[in-house]
Amino acid sequence: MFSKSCEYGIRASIYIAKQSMKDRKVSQTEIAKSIGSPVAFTAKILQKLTKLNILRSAKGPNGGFFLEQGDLDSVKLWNVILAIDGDGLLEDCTLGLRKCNAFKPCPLHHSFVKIRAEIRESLEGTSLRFLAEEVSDGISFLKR
Amino acid sequence: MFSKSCEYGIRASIYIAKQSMKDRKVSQTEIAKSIGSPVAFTAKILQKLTKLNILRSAKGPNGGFFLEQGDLDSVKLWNVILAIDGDGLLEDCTLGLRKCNAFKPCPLHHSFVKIRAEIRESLEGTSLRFLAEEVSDGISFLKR
DNA sequence: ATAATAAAAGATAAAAATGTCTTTTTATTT
DNA sequence: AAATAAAAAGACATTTTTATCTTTTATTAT
Repeated sequence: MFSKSCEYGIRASIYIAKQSMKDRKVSQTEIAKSIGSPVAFTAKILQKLTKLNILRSAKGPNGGFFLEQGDLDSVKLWNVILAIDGDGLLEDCTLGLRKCNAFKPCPLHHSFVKIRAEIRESLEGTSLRFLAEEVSDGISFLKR
Repeated sequence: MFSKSCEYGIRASIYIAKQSMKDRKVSQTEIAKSIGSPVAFTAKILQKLTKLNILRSAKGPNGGFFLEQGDLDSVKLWNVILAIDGDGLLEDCTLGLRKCNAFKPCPLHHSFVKIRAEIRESLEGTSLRFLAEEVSDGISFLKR
């Protein structure tokens, strides 16, 4: 469903969100350790998310990655996914046709309209803060 | 959502189903042309589906790929997907955690329980015959 | 100013997915 | 029996994804 990059990117973003709620900046190393991902590879993804202003970063001692307080609520899961994997999951034809729509649909088109709507609703409606809070409360986990 | 292999495999299977309803066997070349996919690559996928008894094949003149009449109804979309991509879409953790379940869930686990159930329902409930009929009736398309 | 810290950038490497080409095997038709 | 048609099998090539390692740049604290 998501690329490895996207999986790491989402988990990293949630971890950063969680720490940002405590006003902590976190290093690549700490992030990768906490979510169980390859450091350098994760760093590339964080770089991308930072360039796209989804995350913020600070160089030098006491630097690291963090989320603006407002962004904890305004950044939704879908923003992270969009930045890494693009919108293919919701927009590309499920069977790979170059052109597929309600008027000239692939055989799976109609079956997936509702499913995609629900996925979209979930991804567009869930903020990083919400997910980070559930992790903080021990309701969900980022590793293993 | 699906690999390229799986997209081709599904489209090919539907095309073969459509022709099998007219008792026609079809060659790799015809299949690939009809669904707009690379011939040799598609052939490998057909080979796999044949080995797994989802499709049948006959060598020699007037040979080709076909579906047993009974299989038109008993083979569901999910059988094809399972054969090519495996069950990862419905069983692997959405965020890539090695162990993720209701008791120790990733942050997305619960959101995806319902969505996955609907995907499963759709894929397990849809036969190749149903999809082939829609293509025959000009309701859906396998190319472009 | 200097040393230390941490992200950014760049260059490679390895693995997996996708795609092509050639040869072999099997069956059918003439 | 020979020619033909078609899938099966195997080897190879390309592209994309995933991953690592090294160097550079920016910032902070001493």
